[in-house]
Amino acid sequence: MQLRTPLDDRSRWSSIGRCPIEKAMGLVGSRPAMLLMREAHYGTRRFDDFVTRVGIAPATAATHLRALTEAGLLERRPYQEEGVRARDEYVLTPAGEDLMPVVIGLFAWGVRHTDGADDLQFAHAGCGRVVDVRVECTAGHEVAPDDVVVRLRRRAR
Amino acid sequence: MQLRTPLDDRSRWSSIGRCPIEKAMGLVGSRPAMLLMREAHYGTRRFDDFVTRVGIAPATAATHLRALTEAGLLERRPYQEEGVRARDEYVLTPAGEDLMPVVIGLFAWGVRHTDGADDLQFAHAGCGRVVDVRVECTAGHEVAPDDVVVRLRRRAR
DNA sequence: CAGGATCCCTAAGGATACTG
DNA sequence: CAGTATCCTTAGGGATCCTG
Repeated sequence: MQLRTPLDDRSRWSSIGRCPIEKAMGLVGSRPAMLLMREAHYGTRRFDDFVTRVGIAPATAATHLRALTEAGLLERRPYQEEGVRARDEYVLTPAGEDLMPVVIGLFAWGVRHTDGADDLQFAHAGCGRVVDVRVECTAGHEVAPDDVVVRLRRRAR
Repeated sequence: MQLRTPLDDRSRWSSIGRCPIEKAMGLVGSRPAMLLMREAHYGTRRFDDFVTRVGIAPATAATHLRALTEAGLLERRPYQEEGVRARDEYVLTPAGEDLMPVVIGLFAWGVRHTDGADDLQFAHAGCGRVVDVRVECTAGHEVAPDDVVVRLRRRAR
């Protein structure tokens, strides 16, 4: 990737918290938060399952689940089982589902660049093949890393 | 996204650090680390630029730059300017560049789901349009969030 | 300019126990 | 099952100063 635009005053905006990546990291940038989101994408919905599967303390889970809910990534939804009292479960909102490319991107990167278990896969329900993430422009071209430029846009005010 | 496979013993593998996402988060899962990687993708190479543009303390920058270097995401490369003594700069390795889908994915998600400045863009050098990330299977199908299944693969040993 | 060394300090997270 | 409450510990990071 290369910079075709100098971005001289980048220092101003990048360090004052206006970068979208910075905001995103503020929400899902911690290990517990991201792993909870991973679990949510795996289909986990109940508190105790989050706790045991992610391997964090209940208090930590409660804190982050609440934060993710307030941030609009998860939603508490009551459900009712036969004869049991109503409970809440945490399900992905559209914004939470929209994080899937990041989750899968991290997963795919981890598989490629760290050693370890690759006994779990994300696959396409339709054809059964493994999924990955591709960078693509709005015109539909596949974009290689060194075909990406960073640029400042004129503010539309 | 849905689970077509029960993944009953998921609890065993997911909490013991063998998940690729967990490993990836161990490397780039902290705010400073990810922001340093962001800066690297923006084209930043020098220590002081990292410090000022990310807005972190030099010690923090040094720590994480070293960790990222040891993890193989960055590489120290000596460079020489006229009349000045040689210095090192941090450049992305292939593994670091390979993280670009995640960086762009976070960026795009942040633009969509957080309010704030969208005065910076990632664009395709070839055609000039904005880039985004797409989930796709190896057969080339675009994959929607609820077309993704998680499954256990039989270990190939 | 590119860090290393120190000090300090707070917030995050684990462990454990308890409650509706 | 779904949390809350408490305690405790540590690593992370800011600030400051120093060095090749």
